[in-house]
Amino acid sequence: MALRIIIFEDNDKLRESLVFLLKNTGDYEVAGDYNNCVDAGNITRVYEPDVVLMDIDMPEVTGIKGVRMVKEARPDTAVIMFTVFEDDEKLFQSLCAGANGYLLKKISPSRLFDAIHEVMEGGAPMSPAIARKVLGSFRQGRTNQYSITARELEVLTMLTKGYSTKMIASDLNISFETARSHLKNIYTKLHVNCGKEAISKALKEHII
Amino acid sequence: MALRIIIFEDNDKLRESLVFLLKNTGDYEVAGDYNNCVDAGNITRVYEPDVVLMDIDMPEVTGIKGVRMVKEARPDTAVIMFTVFEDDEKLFQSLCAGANGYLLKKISPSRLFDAIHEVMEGGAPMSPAIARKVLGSFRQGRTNQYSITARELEVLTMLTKGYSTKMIASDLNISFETARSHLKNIYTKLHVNCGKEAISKALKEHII
DNA sequence: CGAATGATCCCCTATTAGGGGGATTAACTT
DNA sequence: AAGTTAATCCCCCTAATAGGGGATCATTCG
Repeated sequence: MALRIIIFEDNDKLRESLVFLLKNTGDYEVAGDYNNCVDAGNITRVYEPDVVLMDIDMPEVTGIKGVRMVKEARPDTAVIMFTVFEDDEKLFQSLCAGANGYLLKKISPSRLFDAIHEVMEGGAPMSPAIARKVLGSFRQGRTNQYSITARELEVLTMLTKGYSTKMIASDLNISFETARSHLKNIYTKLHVNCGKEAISKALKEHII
Repeated sequence: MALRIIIFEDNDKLRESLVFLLKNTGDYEVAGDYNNCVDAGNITRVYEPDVVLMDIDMPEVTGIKGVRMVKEARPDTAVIMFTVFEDDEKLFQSLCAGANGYLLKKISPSRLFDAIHEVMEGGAPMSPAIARKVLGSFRQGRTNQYSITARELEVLTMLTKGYSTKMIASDLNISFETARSHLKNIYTKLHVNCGKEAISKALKEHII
């Protein structure tokens, strides 16, 4: 059975080219093409597409919201962002909204077909530059710019789990005062004034 | 000029196969192959490889640490993880350590060559299942499964910034007791017993 | 119209946390 | 051998937090 595809793209010429391209391979059924995604949720519910190609920069409702609407309507539909934007903001917003792939418009038609098949096989097609950005976002530099010791890291980790000073002390088999000492040192090193700030900083900066 | 490649893989047969495979295409220079990455840092400094293929499960020093050593020695060297592991833990640890790609050992030789070229062109080759996990990690539920109200979200956000109850109250122009009420309701809804746990949960589950 | 909810406010008590000191020991560095 | 650091422990005091009760008022909703 042909893959059912829906396209959201406000550039009429490009959209028509895509429709033409996909239809003429014979492998795809273009179930619809729209120049906006105002009604993306209902469209998805009605046509139950396998794949959605989603532009980002569209009037009224952006493709970012579009992804969210499609995914809420039908989580199994794979959404591939198809855009000229390489900036981090739009990329990560799209991914957070649930996009399954992210292609730059400069890719060749054959790569687009590859990408559609890849996403149907459970993959996540991305243009190389995009994939690099995504992996780069995990990269964590020198974790220890605050020179937190191993012991302090243990204490800090327990703190983020909501342990009280007393619980930390008993779990580590040290006295209450020692645990407190560690905490005080941690606060000084992280330049914070309380445990709550320390937890926030530790989690946000991936110290733990 | 041929791409200079170094392989860290403790399975002798597989490693030799890889060396054979890469050498016989003529496009690659295998500058070294090792069954452990104890000395990965120095090896990288000496041979300055373009690409490193890194197994994860190795005796003494794991490939995760191996990536870190290679990247510290020479950030420009692209490191591709080459492993049987699909579990989230090892995947994300590798990415955090700075891996540029993540391939499962079941891929075909031709795909391996593709991946090596892709990583040299600034991409981030990943097996489809891996790419899906990576993108999935950005996905945020947005379900508000804890039915936190708008006001509570304000309070929770301030809490994660380390604000005390008193500060929250004055910033929101409400009484101390009201702020405290909100906090108590938040703790109940998040099923936690203190502010520290609430902050942890809010940040980890992207509630804020 | 009542019921439910969200936001506001109050009281009481026990525990916890935070800031300020200071001290000892073992291990590693210079 | 002297110095540094990490880890351990102790005391005092004040402020903040958590858990347990309630209460009022407006809005939303069936």
